[in-house]
Amino acid sequence: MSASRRLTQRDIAQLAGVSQATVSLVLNEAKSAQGRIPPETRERVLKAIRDTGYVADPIARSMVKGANRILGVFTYEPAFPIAQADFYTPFLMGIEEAAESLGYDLLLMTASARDNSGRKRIFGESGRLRLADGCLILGSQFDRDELAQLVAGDYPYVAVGRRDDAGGAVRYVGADYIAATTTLVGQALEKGHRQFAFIGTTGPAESIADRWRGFQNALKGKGELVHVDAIENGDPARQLAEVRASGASVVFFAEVLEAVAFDNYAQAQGVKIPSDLSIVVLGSGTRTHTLRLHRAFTCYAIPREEMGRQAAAMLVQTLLDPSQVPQVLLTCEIVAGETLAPPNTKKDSLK
Amino acid sequence: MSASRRLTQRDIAQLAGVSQATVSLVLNEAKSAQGRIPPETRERVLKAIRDTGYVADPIARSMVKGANRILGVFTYEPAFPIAQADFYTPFLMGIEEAAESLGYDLLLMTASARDNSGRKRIFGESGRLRLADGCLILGSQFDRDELAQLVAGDYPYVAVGRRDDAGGAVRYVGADYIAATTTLVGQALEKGHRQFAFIGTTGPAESIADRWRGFQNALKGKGELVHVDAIENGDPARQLAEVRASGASVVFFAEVLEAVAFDNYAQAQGVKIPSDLSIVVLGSGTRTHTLRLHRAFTCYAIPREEMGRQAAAMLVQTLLDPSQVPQVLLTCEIVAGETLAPPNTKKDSLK
DNA sequence: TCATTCCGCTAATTCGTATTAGCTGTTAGT
DNA sequence: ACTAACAGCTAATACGAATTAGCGGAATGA
Repeated sequence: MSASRRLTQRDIAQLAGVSQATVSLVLNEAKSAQGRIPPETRERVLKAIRDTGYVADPIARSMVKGANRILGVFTYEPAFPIAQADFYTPFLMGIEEAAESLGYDLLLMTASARDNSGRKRIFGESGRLRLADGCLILGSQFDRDELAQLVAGDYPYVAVGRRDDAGGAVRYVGADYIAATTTLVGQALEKGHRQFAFIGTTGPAESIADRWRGFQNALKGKGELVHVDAIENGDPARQLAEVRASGASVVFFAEVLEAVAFDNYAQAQGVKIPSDLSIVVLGSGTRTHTLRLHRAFTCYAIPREEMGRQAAAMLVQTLLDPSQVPQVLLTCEIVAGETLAPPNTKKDSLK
Repeated sequence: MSASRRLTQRDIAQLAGVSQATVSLVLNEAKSAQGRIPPETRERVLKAIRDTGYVADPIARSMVKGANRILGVFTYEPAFPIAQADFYTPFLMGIEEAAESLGYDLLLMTASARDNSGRKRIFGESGRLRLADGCLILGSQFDRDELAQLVAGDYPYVAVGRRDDAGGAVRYVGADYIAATTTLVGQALEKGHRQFAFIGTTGPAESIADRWRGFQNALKGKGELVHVDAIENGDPARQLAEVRASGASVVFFAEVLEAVAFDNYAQAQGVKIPSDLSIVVLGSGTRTHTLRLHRAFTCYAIPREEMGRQAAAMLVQTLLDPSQVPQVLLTCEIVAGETLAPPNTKKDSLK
């Protein structure tokens, strides 16, 4: 059973008393249908294969065929960091599910991606990218030059998340943050809010920029943006003080963790959410919600699993027809939550 | 930049006015140090490489070298199922971390693993296993025959989790459930418990069997096993009734989810945990605990990340020296929790 | 009887890289 | 002056499977 040397078609051929070519023909039957192998010979070969447990070397195979049913998954950040397990995991779950049903394995490119200087790069010197038939790209910290290289080149890829043009249209499956943000702003307006605050960075990543732009556009002419705080990992105490000073009746957060910290602090300070102050979160991890780790914020759910699934499917489609550059935006479901209420009219009690 | 055909060493050779062999020698310099290439020629070749952006095809490379710095990860169950995300994810986090620092990519074998009948198999007909240099195996539902095949064969593997011999010693990194279980039983004995109940299956998987055997051994001659319920996904109502009838003062669970259901039901029935009845959980997911999704059970923490890390490291070591068959058992940290207390002496109040 | 067709198989080539053996021309050694 | 050594390269081959061209023999047709 355990030969010291790997079993090859030549070994099978010898056992069956035929040539290596015949073994290959038997294995890939029905292809070139003309020169059929008679059942007798065929059976001899198959018996030898069965007896030895031979399987074709996928590397040699892909060397000749140029494809090996593997999808690469390139991530700019580690795919399973403890701190943000909830960020990548849903994507990967969707990707794995789709890959499995499409008959593809998954190659996580973790190591091959670093260049000499330790930076993550798609086109590393290892060229390991080529091990996979195509590649899915995750991560908010995209390198524009590399993206442009992808667009210009002929390597099949799909970005998970919307991407601006990079010397050409980028093939992606994203989520429609702009539409969802617009809806939430609309809801706040309907409830009577006019003074808005925004806490969260405004770019440059598309996912962040979309929230910001969607927010601004939806507000235009209908509400007033009285406060913006673009500092990452801000101090809740300062944030609360500034929001109060601004007179805003509702705060929009681009990042759920910021909202959690803010919410906790505000409540500790005796600020009633949402009767004194409304909170809206633009997006959020799905899992943190289902697990009820914090209060149910008014927000929208990013369909990460579905994005992963569709991105994988799109990649496989691209392998078949590389000429298309589809761009898909999935709808984010609005989560009503419990942190958006009409503004408190007797606002003086707050100050 | 984007050539229609893939760039090869022959192209580079032509550009630099040398032979393909020379290009290869330049690329793998310092190896066969004797026949050195003069800086002048070397530079010409490197320039051509720089100009064209050539990278060696990793498939052809591994065809010749027989290794490609990829670790396979074979899972019997899907690696990212939503329901048990907390089970595999920690392993994968550890594996990825180690793989990255060791310079290996990760190949998740999701699709290649199914045979005609749809069963997950390590030695599938695809032989895709060979794409990776070696393989880590996860999953509690091990197939004994396949395991024996691994042991007998010369394919480098490491099992995550202890495994019984399968026609030979199995290479693994596991957790010492027996020791941890013994400790917990000891703590219960110290607190005065004498009547024990056990709820959870007793095999055949090693991880489960270890808990059961450890439990029995630790109890031997020191306490009485008054009730065993080996039914999976049991009904908490029936479980509670039977435990009460048995007169047990402490219940050991092999599965945290069972314990949660039991705990919830018992509390709803007015049974005080742990003053009326103690609960001990043998093992548990780490994340569900840190996230505080339920009360803090007295249990032990399975070092899943560390198991993943060490398994990956062991696999790489095996690639270098396949003759060793190391078996590592990591210690589980005991979590004091709040569900183990001295038994209630006026037990009649319970019945 | 000779040409044609078809069957059953194989030799040879290909994929892209690594590696070894060895060729050619120069220089050093005696 | 004739060998020896050596530098600087290249030809050739291997890796394992897929594929194409084609060979030898039997069967069929005219």
